[in-house]
Amino acid sequence: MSTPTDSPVPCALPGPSGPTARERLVRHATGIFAAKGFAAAGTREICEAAGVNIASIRYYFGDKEGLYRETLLGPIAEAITAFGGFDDPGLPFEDGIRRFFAPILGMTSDGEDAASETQVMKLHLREMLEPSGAFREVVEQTIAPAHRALVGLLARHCALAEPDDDIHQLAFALVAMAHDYCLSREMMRLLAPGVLDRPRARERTLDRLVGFARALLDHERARRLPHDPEPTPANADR
Amino acid sequence: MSTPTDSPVPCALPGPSGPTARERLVRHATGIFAAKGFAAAGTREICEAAGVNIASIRYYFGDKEGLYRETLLGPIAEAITAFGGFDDPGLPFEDGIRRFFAPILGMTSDGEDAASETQVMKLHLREMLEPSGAFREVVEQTIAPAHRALVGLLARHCALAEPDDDIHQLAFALVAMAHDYCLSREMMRLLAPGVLDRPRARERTLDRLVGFARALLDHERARRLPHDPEPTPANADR
DNA sequence: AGCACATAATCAAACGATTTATTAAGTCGA
DNA sequence: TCGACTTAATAAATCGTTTGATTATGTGCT
Repeated sequence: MSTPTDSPVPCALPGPSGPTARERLVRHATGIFAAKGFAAAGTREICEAAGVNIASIRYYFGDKEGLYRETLLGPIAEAITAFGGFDDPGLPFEDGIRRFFAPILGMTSDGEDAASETQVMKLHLREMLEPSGAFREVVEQTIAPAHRALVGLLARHCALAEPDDDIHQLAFALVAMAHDYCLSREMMRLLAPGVLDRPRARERTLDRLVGFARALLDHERARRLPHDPEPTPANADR
Repeated sequence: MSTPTDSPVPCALPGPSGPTARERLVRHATGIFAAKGFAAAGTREICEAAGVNIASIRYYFGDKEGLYRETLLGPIAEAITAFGGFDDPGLPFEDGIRRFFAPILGMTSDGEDAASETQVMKLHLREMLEPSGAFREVVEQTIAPAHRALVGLLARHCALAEPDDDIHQLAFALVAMAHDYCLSREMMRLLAPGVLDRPRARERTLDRLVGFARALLDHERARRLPHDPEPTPANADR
């Protein structure tokens, strides 16, 4: 029998009736995978939501895992460009870190697409807890370069030639604060609804994270000054 | 043939009263639920790991969800006491926030139990992405009081009578940094292994987070001063 | 002590339901 | 007619759950 994947890609022709079956499938699969996880998401459920039949998954992606890989690896191209030059050496720190945070918070585009980016972020957060083989590729191809660019930015503003472990740790703390707005969204709504519901909440949050980043960077720079009567232990052995 | 002394699994201590079947079940279920999620974890897999019969789940917990609830709600009693008085008004800020961070990082007890606490934390992180009914109880009974105590601590050190949304946001950022050491552990190992592997990594991380918290608190206090010669953008009103 | 009975715990086997993967035939527009 | 796509049905595996039997332990009665 002919293998289902070696057929020419059918997404070439734009149908007059909106997104193709394949596109709808990927779109709804992203939302359902993000909401319920890979195992709990059923192929019937996905196909029904997308308005396609069950056999379409095999037809377009071979199997369920192929569809999942597509939802995971598909948006990385957009993600790469979304960060667009945040580590430009000519940029002030606040502007650079703002460009870095904005896509993570889903602020590159407005309204509808923001929900889509939130779903992709949830997928990534799930994969952080339980990495799959496909995600390792994403890390190496996308996240690792972004992380290197971020630590480079931080090291530069700390007047360091090379980033060390403390810079890495600072970088993790910064992205953690941004991740949290996807991770604990439901809990925020229970504990402090105003943070999410007040007017211009996203803009405020972005401003806030930029301020936090500035404060942590200043803290890091002060920590590295030669005179250091700080509460941090001075025995930096190894 | 099989006497009750020679248990079928190596994890059971020799002697008449090792961990009971119920305890082993909960213990291994916690690890598997944390690693794979509720839906992907199979009852057969759990029982095989615990060295008990499949029917034990029904016998002890009714069904799979009852076992899951036990793994989720069981450790909350310990968690409540683990934070033990971190918001004592007589405590300096650094000491209070240190007592708050330590249990999250799994530093209340050493070695073996730390892995157990990490698993419980992973379960909670999964529930943050995809809250179940059982988790809502945990939030209301455990997390909400802890969050209120944290915002109270922060508001006090900001000389505020009542916490506002900005204080809540600061609190979320602080716990996010701590959560991240459970969430993106695998990714840290790929991107910057030294952060996790260097000697006394956990102690250093705790010190680091305390320093970050101090820096962010100072930033927040400075932001609230009427005169504001800070590097934070001048349009910080709103 | 000896016997009968009750309870708790565990076991192997199987049940019914649901899942994904797969196939064959059909529809419809260009 | 050809290719894109749908429909319906089946196969095969796996899932959570349930059952009935079995062992170990305890308990009360004579």
